[in-house]
Amino acid sequence: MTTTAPETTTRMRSEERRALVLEAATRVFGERGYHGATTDAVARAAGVSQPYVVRMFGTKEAMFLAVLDRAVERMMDAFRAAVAESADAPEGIGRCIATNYVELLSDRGLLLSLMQAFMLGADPVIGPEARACMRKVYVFLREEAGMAPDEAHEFLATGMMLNTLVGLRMADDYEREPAVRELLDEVFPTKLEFLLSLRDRES
Amino acid sequence: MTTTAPETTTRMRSEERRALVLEAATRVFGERGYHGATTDAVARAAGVSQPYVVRMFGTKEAMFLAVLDRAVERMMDAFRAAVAESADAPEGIGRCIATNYVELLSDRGLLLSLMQAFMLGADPVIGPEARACMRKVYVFLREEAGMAPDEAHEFLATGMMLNTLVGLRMADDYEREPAVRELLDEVFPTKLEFLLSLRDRES
DNA sequence: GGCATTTGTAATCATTCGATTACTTCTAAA
DNA sequence: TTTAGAAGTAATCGAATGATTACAAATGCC
Repeated sequence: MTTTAPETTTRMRSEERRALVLEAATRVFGERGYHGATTDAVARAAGVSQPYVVRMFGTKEAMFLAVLDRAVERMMDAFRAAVAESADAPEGIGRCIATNYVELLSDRGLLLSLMQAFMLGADPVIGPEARACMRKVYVFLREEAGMAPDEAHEFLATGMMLNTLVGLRMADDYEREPAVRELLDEVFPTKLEFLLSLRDRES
Repeated sequence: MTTTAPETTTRMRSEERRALVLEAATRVFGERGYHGATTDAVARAAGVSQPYVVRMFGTKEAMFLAVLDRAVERMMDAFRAAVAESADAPEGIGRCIATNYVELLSDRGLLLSLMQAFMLGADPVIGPEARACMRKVYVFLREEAGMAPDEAHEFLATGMMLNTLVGLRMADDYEREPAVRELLDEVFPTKLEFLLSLRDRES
């Protein structure tokens, strides 16, 4: 017991570890933004050392791009699943996607990382990649989900607002501020308890 | 000519200089976000030294809060003006505010700084202040602009989307990407040439 | 004109952070 | 069993950055 215990170091395959780090990075980037996130915070969130996460992706920038790519792919997966479901669903496809969209919020940071990227359009590397993400989503809504331009527009607008309210942590003021309660009741008519449950499991 | 020329150092009253620095800070924070912006970048954008901007606000955080405060006040001013105009205007009050809103985009960074703050809801200092900004806007729409909850909701959603598309610099791809052209034509039906002109005077 | 106040800068400090290097430990194949 | 490669860390480095200090120069007031 004089020497430090082996601590049951769970050793993983690099792919498995990479997935873990990507998930942690998604949470950290979503919460603090690209510049506010540190590789050390990602490392601690993933339970590995800081040099390891840097070497895993080469640079912090490459790591963020990997997070972005994963986020948009997962979002498209959820959307595709919603389209498949909506084939024999009474409600419109928009409502169906929207339901899956709100549930994407449970993947902490996924939508927020995307939003954080959307705010960095001026960045020479991240900007073009972020625009490509937005394009992918729009083209999906138009061509795969079969929405008209104005439907896609409205859908995107609602999505941006949901993202913003989550990024703001507006639910923190739900009980204290009547105006906030009214707004959230309006914006999340059916999914409010879900949103509040998300809030209550914060670090 | 051997000694360095006096360079016509325009000396200002502190209030005037403060306004100049705040405007520069708004641009820099809007473009790079709170963490990505440096006090040095703000100083250079304002044409003063870095220690000066720090001492002017005490800390970078206080400077960002000052930017936030100015931004939300200017937005409310524009909204109030729109409400006054709409008293004897045929189109609805929503459309009238929306017009003024788009024109707020010409104050480079103002809406983007707000959006950047909205994405930092987890920050212990910036978060509460950002939520207060959002509350102010919502309460204004409900009580002063006389909107119903669902009208305010839709208005906010459209605003978030406009902000996001501007932050993304989506207009950069207007000519190159047909999908982007379609989206922007839909979202900015009357104000497109205005948006494109904004894009064309970038640093 | 003298002088206190305000406006502003140069130099520099301490910290943080991304990245690098060198090393250890575990695993699997021959 | 040996050993090559993969998984992972400790230590540390250099650059960037927010902040501080000390100082210079312009302004206004008596």
